[in-house]
Amino acid sequence: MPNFIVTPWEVSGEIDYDKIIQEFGIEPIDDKLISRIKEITSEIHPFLTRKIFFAHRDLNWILDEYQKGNPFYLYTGRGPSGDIHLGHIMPWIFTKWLQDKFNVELWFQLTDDEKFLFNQSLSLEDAYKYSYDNALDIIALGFDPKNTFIFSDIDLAGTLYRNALKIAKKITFSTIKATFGLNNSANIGQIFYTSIQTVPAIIKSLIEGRNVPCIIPHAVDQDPHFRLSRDVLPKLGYYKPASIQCMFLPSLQQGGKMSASMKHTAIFTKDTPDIVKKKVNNAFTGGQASAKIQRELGGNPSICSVYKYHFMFFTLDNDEIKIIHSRCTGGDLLCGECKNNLIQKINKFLLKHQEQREKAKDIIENYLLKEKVDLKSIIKEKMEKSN
RNA sequence: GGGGGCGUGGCGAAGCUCGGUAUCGCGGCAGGCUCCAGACUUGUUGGUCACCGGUUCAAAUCCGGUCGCUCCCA
Repeated sequence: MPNFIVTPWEVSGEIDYDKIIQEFGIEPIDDKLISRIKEITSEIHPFLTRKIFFAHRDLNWILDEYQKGNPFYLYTGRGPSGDIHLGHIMPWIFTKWLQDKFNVELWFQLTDDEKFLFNQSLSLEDAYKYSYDNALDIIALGFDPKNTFIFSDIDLAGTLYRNALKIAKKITFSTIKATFGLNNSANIGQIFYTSIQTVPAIIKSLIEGRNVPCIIPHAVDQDPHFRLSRDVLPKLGYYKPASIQCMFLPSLQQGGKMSASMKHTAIFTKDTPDIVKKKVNNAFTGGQASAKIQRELGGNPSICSVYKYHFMFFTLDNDEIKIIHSRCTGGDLLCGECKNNLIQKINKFLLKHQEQREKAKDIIENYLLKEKVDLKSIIKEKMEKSN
């Protein structure tokens, strides 16, 4: 039995990504595939070379179609149940890179309905509010407004439901139980929900009336949803959505991923410099028991959360990360200094992000799709006409 | 429609049979030790025991009702 858990609703333990590749049946991203991407994009993102985006489904097919002149679109999402932290942002940065390099549309789903159904203490109203709050963080990353469509499931309920019906009819409760581990205590919304999450994988096809390839960048825990999408959509005459999947940004403590429910071990986009400093200074490291021993034996970056933050997010320059690694293992770089470097980088990033986030408030309407049906005004209009 | 289970500090639980104002683990906070963190260690902060009412000198514990979550059967 693995000593870790990875499901759409829970991630914990020391995650063995090789085992995930095996169990999920996803393809590792190898150097051959990376160089194929590079042929098109001319440069390559460190998230690929560092194997942070480490697995995929049908990525070669997506590239085939693209090179044949049949471009794909991007679909990703966010479950709005709280504030955004760095672990959420990481795959979005890569998604933006894909959008920029391939010049394609991005459809960004805010699954407020899902969070309401799965979170006992979250009201529908609060989930919906978080959709808008979280959208600011998405927009702050600089997605192209002409090519980006952000929507809350609640706001787009009509379109989603209309199409989810056809999907839902192809999925049995047994499948849901097996795929998500739901049991008889699940509410019926939870059982139905994944059919909503499948619709954006065909939304361009629906709009254009022809099959459009779709690729879904996402953290690997969401794979079960899209595995199911891939089973169902061909039955309805659509392409299987492709995917490209990333690891989790770890927690600042040992094990698990950065989690919004562990507030002191996650760095939120709203955190102040002081809070960041405190959190990073409290982070688990691979350091030795004393400075003296550290200088003799060197540190252990492979278990160090601070090093992982450098490697996965804040030190994407290859020369620089090599220096950090060798200075650490060589005993030259002590953890205190290394933490200070990280603190400065995080705060620099957050300062800019927070500025962009403020600006996003003025342009949010350029991104959001809505489909609000105001029955009151429709009735009023009708009455006025008949008078 | 019928019959069960559950609701205790942020989280998970014990206590309820045999009434005497709350215990344990995790977490949080502070100190020690560390270049930091962890581990270890010392100390410490959180709870009107879902709600309302009753019995009693005294109720988380007994009784009645309400609400919420949940399981089985129809």
